[in-house]
Amino acid sequence: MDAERWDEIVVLQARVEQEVGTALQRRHGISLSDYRALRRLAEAPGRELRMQDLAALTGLSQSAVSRLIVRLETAGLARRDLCPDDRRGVYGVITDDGLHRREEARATYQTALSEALAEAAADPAFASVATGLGHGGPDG
Amino acid sequence: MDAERWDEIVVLQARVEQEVGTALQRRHGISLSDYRALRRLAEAPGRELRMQDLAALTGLSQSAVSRLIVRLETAGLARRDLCPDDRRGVYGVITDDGLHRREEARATYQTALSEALAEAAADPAFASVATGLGHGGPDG
DNA sequence: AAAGATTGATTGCTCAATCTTG
DNA sequence: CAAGATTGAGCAATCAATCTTT
Repeated sequence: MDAERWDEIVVLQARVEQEVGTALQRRHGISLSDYRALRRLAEAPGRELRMQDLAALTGLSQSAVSRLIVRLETAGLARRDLCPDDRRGVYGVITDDGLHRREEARATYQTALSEALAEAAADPAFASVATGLGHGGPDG
Repeated sequence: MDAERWDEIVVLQARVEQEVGTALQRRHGISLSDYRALRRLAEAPGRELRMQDLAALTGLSQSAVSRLIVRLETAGLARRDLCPDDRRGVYGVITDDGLHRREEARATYQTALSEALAEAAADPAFASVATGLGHGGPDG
């Protein structure tokens, strides 16, 4: 991986994330980070995650997650819960409304993502990197 | 490309960009976007680009580039120039100081990028995607 | 003293509106 | 009226500092 290729990936990702994020915001009123957090919470055992784990799974900082969960809480899509055994810890828990919203947004996310990637692959500037991304590591 | 894989790429990129950006900021006092803009300007014919072209090459919006060039101008790394034939257009032009700064930062960028990617490849959570990114499209 | 989470300050981005030129 | 760039407002991210619990 050289810097040139990395820079292409970065620009490609900016474009794709932009499109998907706009679609989520317009149709479901949530941001990309909101959606991804909801998804991680929904799939977590007990529908809950510690702030740190949510940060690791979303690629955000601790403080970003702290504010993200406040947003979700305000929207009624998640709530915070204290950790019983370690009272420094805080769980983010997805609510039924949150689960519902995530289900609604799911198809939008996947469709918008596919479309954005297809557009990128059709653009000569990204054709190579867009198709290359699809291929996995040593396993194929 | 499925959504799961894309999400991994997004998290991987967040981590790598974070590390590279921190290195650039600490050692050279410029942000990732600054560095990438300087690079594009430095390699452009005449060391200049129209705002729109710079936006396309960096993956930023028009307004983001407009503010970016103000930052670079304030730092003495670039300047703006009017387009003689179409007076709506504005060129960003890299200065000698800008060229010099970019040369200084170049090794930092490439080294930090390599290290961050190597770290990611060593992390079981990213091993597959990190190595997979290295492979190009149909050409290999 | 260290770990987990939150808060204050700042940065850099986007959208929408505006200004200028074609 | 359209195109290119800038500006105002708002949002979401970061860092550094702080507070609580271990």
